[in-house]
Amino acid sequence: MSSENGRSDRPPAQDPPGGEQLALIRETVRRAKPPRARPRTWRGAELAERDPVARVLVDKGLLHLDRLFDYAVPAAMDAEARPGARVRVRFGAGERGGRREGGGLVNGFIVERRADSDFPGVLAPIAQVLSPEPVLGPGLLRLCRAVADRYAGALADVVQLAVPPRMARAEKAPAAGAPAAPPPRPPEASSWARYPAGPGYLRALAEGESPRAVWTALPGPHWPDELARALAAALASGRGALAVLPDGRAAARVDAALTALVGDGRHVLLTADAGAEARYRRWLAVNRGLVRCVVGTRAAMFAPVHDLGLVAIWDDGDPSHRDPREPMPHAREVLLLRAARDRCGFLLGAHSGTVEAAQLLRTGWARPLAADRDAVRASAPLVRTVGDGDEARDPAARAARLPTLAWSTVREALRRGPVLVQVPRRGYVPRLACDRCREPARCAHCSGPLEATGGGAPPRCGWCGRDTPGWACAECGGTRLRGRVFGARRTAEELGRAFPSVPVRTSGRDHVLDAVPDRPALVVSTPGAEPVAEGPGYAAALLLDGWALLSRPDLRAGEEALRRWLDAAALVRPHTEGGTVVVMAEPALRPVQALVRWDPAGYARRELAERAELGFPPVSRMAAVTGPPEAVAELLAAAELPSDAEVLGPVPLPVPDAGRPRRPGGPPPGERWERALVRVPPGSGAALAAALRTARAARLARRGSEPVRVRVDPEDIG
DNA sequence: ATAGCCAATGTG
DNA sequence: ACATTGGCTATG
Repeated sequence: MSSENGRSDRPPAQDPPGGEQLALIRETVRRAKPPRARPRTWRGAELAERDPVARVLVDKGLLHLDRLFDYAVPAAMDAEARPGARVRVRFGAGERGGRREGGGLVNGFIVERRADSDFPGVLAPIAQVLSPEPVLGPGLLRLCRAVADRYAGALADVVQLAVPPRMARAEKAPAAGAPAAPPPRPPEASSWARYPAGPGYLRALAEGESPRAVWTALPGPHWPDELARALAAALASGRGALAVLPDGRAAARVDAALTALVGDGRHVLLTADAGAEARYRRWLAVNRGLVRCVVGTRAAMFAPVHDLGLVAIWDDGDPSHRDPREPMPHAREVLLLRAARDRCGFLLGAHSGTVEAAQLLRTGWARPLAADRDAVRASAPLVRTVGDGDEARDPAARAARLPTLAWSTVREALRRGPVLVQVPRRGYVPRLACDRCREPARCAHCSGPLEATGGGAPPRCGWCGRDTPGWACAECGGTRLRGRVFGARRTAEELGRAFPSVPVRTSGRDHVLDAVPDRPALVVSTPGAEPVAEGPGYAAALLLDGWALLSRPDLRAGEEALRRWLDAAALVRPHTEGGTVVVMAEPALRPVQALVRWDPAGYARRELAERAELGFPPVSRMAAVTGPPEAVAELLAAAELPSDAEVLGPVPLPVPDAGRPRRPGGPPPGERWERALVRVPPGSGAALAAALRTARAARLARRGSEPVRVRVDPEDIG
């Protein structure tokens, strides 16, 4: 309802009196005129006999014209101008005096065909139907609208994320996928039996019910198969299923498991690796209802699966689940919207646990799918900690820059199999810290981080590039520097020297290894790029520089560190088979304790309780309003925020130095920006988003510039 | 966004 | 008196 003739829905809050009056007059005039029996269009255009009006979503991501526009359907396009079809229309400078070709051609989607229009003026004809393929069907449109509403964003922006770009060849080619096959038999519960509620969950899915669960997966290699079995169970009920994974590797694993279960032809893999055309071909097969099951990465969260029985997400704490494009929807939240709208099953699985998942359990919306403590102990490795005080005592360990315990664990484990070394950052150049107090070393000129340049040269600032001879710590006055974080390459080199008889392999963003054989080797990897170890898994894992991960000034630092550790530790063989994990972090810290006890759910529960106390998300819903101080103040004043909304701040954002690379969404160098947080209790999230969206749209329509950003669920609070 | 319109300002 | 420009409006 909000989209058609949007002006009438919500009068702008702070309209000057004159404008209000004008709007009123316009409104009255429009209401007074009954819809014409036949819409007028440009002279000479022959219109479609039936439903000559097409309601079009114009593909311009501008919030203030985020509504539908009516166009006339020329008779020649009648058959092709179907709802959901991509079209091109003239948009912009309108006709004057009958007809004028002004404005440019823009892309859009037909949303609806109608007999008449509410628009009193002359309708422009659709310029071209790009393809009759109904790519924006009613279900997908409703989902996109819900996501736009959830994130205070523009519908057209969301549609751009949801509908892949057109590849004409893929449309012409015969549709992929097997001819309609009977549903597969429900798979037996298998390793799901390790979870008391597992077999019942699968049975419910197979019988057509819609159970919702948060699944704390046991460590080990079974989760792709288990996830595939949940999808297969939904298929067995005759419904469709969708799983979203954080990266292409994980998606490929689930895809392979699913192929082993139900064969080829029933499901597609939607990832970026496939290439645009193959991807569009598969997407079309899903949209046409020829394939009922999708396994994919982030963008697959919108996949138009027919008759959804299950939506699933793996490792929802992985940052890649948030699309970085406007309005930055998170796959978990989109799938939650789908589960609620379509009343389908929901499965959120991970080795770790986010506070959002804990919240789903706390409210009772989802049920836990977790193993008993005994089962956890039986499959988890032994976790040991190495604190900062635990220095390298023997020379061999010192040569490897490793404390004794870590070094001896690695040496021992290398007799039995591969050893995983997780390093938090990539690259060769380490950042530096004060050797005495461990405070990060900062540039005396601009406070940027100091970086070692190698070759005995003095360290250099990572922001302004100045050399800093004669550095002294601002905290304690110390003058000696130590390496703070060592990247994967450097770590690999040093470990190679320490264990000369063992092959060293690295896996990182550039070259990600999929798997390593069950043979002694050192495998140095950045988080998320860890190869799977074949056979029983890694003999040991070394989690380096835990304190660097934990010292980030981020509300989620602990959760994120624990998530990365657990994802790596889950690749290590069980304690009963000698699997050991050594984490370099203070044992007293809560995330470290949660790792040692292998209790991610308990950690998430406690984090959630703490957030609830502080009024932080996800217990409350937050939005960030960012921009120049006056602009932020004006927007907040103009917005009709729900009565239970609470405005925190605004507070000034750090002024970026000229030398620092500009962050997207941040202030341009030298400008002072502020950020206010708006917080509402559960239940008022939709009203908050609607209020901010309306206020921002009104602002964009009026003033010349002064950008204000509105971000629902801001990531970097705290 | 972007074109068009109007009013206010600048120029011959 | 006319061109130029900036603000405001609407986009079917």
